[in-house]
Amino acid sequence: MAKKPSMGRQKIKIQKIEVKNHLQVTFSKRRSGLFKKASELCTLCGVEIGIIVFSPAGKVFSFGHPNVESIIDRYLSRNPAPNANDPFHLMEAQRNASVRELNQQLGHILNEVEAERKRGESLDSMRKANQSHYWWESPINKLGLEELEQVKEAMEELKKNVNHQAAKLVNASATSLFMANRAGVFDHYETKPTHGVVTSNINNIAAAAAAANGNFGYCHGFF
Amino acid sequence: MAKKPSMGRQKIKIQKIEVKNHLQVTFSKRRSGLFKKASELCTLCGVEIGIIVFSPAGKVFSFGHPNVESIIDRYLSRNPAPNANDPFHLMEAQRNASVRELNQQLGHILNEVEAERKRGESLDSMRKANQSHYWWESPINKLGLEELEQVKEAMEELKKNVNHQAAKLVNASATSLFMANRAGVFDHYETKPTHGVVTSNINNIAAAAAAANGNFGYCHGFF
DNA sequence: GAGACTATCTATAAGGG
DNA sequence: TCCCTTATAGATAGTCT
Repeated sequence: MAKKPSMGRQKIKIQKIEVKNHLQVTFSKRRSGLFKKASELCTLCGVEIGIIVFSPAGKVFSFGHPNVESIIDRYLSRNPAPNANDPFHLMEAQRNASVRELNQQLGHILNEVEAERKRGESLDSMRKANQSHYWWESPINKLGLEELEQVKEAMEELKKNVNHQAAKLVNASATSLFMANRAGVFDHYETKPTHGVVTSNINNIAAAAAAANGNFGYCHGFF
Repeated sequence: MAKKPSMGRQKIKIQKIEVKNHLQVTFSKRRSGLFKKASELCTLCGVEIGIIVFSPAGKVFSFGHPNVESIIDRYLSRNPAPNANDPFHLMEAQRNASVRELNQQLGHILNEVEAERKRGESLDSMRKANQSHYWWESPINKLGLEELEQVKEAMEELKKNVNHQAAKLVNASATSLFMANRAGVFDHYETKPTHGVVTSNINNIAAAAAAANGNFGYCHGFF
């Protein structure tokens, strides 16, 4: 069997790619790469980043840590803080109730993962104390351990995110209701393809980055 | 003359850099790299991108093509605006988006866990094929494998639950909001782009990128 | 369109001025 | 803080599945 011939990576000029299909592939790959770089920057330097990308087709892709909205708010400088007597407070209890259940579930799983990770650690030290078994040195195990840590991190982030998403839900509801009420129109609607904005945050990335092939799942095609 | 000894580029773990000085260097380099990648993506694929970075010191760095503000406007108008007249549609969309994000996150973690489990399986078969390493036989590993499966199951359950809880949450919010709104305690928000931050656009980058050392001029130090 | 695979190209960690 | 160098880790163009 002959080796597979490959031209390998070729140098390209940084100019508009004309071949549509080619452009799509490049966009997808580089977008992933960009988001991954961003997530690494977040982790390494503890900074907050927001990225928004509009594809030629008008599709939106975004990355945010902790999330795009908060970054934008901060950028636009001082989003007026909600009043103490705003209706958001009225929803606090209910939101907490809903979130509590999810958090509880997450907490259990987190414990599981943490326990697993600890087991991995002890195996790791066994490995270190037993260098003669060289194949233990293979990155497989080490990777496994690291991945578990990543999973744990991702889980913890997710846990936080449950709260965040819940808040977002409530806020969005509030805003739209307010706007609608102001306009005095409740029965009008239009069918603009409200394609959900693709949002990713560092958690996804962190987890995905550790994955075998560096593939992120947060961008399901569309372009 | 002896060759200059250099460790060359070393591998680093993607985790918070503790050494302040080191962090600063890395932040600077990677920020530049990120912006350069973004500018290349703009050129290659003709997309529009906005990036906002808050350094640990609270300094703002941004990249935008054509400029950050327009990206933000577009981003903000894309979410709430299309259905401003129909709060229920918006809530629906928002709910879907929120749930999607959580689900996505969960999906990623699930994949992680699954990958980990698979690795465990292959290690397991290696173990079987290599009985000489008797301590591999310890139940620790086997146990880990089984636990991972449990984690996976739990995650899948959780994933289902996300939808359910979100629906509950939105309903509850809507109800209380209507009541609150009737009471007339609403405050409206607006987006005002006011700030003097460091902003760069693709032109700077493109020019700078071509410059001798890849240094961009849009970041005058500060950190 | 998303993954996988390689050969290459590019970014960057260290270290020194 | 910026600039430069080196060696290497990491990203990715081209291709096929």
